[in-house]
Order: sequence, then structure tokens, then C-alpha cells
Amino acid sequence: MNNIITRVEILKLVAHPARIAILDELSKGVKCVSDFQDFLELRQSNVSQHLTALRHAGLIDYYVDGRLRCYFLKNPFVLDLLEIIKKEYESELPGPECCPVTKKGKYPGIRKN
Amino acid sequence: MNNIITRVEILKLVAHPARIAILDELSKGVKCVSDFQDFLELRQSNVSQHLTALRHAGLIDYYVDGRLRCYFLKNPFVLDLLEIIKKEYESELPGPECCPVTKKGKYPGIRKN
DNA sequence: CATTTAAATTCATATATTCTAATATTTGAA
DNA sequence: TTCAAATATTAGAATATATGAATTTAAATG
Repeated sequence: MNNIITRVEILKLVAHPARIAILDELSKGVKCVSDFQDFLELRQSNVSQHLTALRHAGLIDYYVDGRLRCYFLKNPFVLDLLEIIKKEYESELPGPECCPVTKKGKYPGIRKN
Repeated sequence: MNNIITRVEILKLVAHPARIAILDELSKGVKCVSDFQDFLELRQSNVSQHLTALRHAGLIDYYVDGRLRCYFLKNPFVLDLLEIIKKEYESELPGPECCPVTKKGKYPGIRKN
């Protein structure tokens, strides 16, 4: 469960608008391919490609119901990920006062870009 | 803070082993470029490129201390992300019994790959 | 069995990412 | 000032990713 593929690879996979949308939908319940086609406005082949990639990574799975494939979420890490993706943050982290080693340095440094 | 760049773009950026390592180090405290060079075993230019990308995304920032640039973590979303990246999960999510709509279908569907 | 529907696969192309080598910039110190 | 150290930038090659069109597979149904 933790090591089918690495967390980095999971992140890479999730870091795509269509795939986040797919996973988010699946977090609400079972869906089949044509459902996604409608609401994502993507070609069938592309939806299928995304689903296949997510499945090979162990994030989702499906069961067969007639000629439908009903996809569902399988990996709990994804739920946590979706949760923080939707979370709002109020402020930035506090920056350090100065360099903790030399006790010098100004914050923030002056820079153009 | 929430909309400098989108969450998807942040994920894309974080989904790289070197950049995760950089962010994880920064979550423990301020570091300068040559620190990363040592412990990541990457070329200086490459480290610099990663840092620049992270900074342009608003995830990190630096201040100047002499000729050192002391980088620090700026974006709170990254902390949450790092936390779940390191979290262990015990089991998969429970799959549905059958198709919630048709009340049919077997789980899991038989498939070869 | 032929047809239709749902979904997957293959292949080609466009685009993006990553990394290296080389060069440039900035700053402190001799 | 000149030199060296710390870091950044640029350019190019290699690799990976994304997508669409066409084709294929599998199942249901007449």
C-alpha cells in the first residue's frame, strides 16, 4: 500500500488538472468512463488514458458491470492529498529573523525578480 | 497566498525527488545553496535551477547574508504536503460492494493487467 | 451472428521538463 | 582593483508527457 510506486510518482500523476478532477469525483463515489467524458469535456481515449495511468499506479481500480467499468478510489493517500489541495491558507510561514548560523543577514534580501 | 499559482502547479513542482528533498530540508530550517549541493549530489547550476523554480512559485524565499543566499520555506501548503508524503497508510480504501446505481456488477472485475 | 456501445490501445506529434556545460553576476577579501 | 567564492542564467540535447485520430476489444442485444 505504501510502496507500490513512490509518493513522488503519485504526486507527479496527481499533478494534472484532469486527473485531479477525476480523483476528486471518485472521492465522492463510483463513476464510469462516460461520466468523466461528459463532465471533463475530454475525448474518450484521453479519459481512458488518464484512468489507465491512475489505475496502474494503484490509485484507483474498477469493477465490471456489463459493459461499464465502474471506477473507484483505492489509495488513501489520495484522500489526504485532495483534502489539502482544497484547503485554504491564511498567511505565509513566518520568515526567520536573520541567518540562524551567522546571526547576520537582512530579511528579506533585496532582489529584482 | 492561496492564488499566486494554482495548487496543481505547486504539486507539479513538488513532484520531483530533488525538489521534495530541498523542501523537506527547508522545513527543518534555513539552508544555502551549497548545503544542498553537498547533500543532494547535484550540480550547482541544477540546484540553483530548482531553487529558482520553487521561489518563482512562491514556495520558498531567501535573504542575503554576504555572498550566501539563505533559503527558507514560505508556503504553508508545502508543510501539509510534506507531512502526508511521509505518512504511512495501513490499508487500501474499502471498495464498493457493487455498482451503486444498478446494484449489480462483481468486484473486482476480472482483468489481466 | 451482426451490430452497437463502452472502453482500451496504439501510434504519431506537439509540447514540456530535466540536466549539463558554459558563462555571467555579485560580493568579500587580499 | 583584482581574485576567488557563491550563486544565477543561458542554451542545447535528451527524455518524458499530453493529446488526438484511428483502431481494437469486449459485451449486450436484436
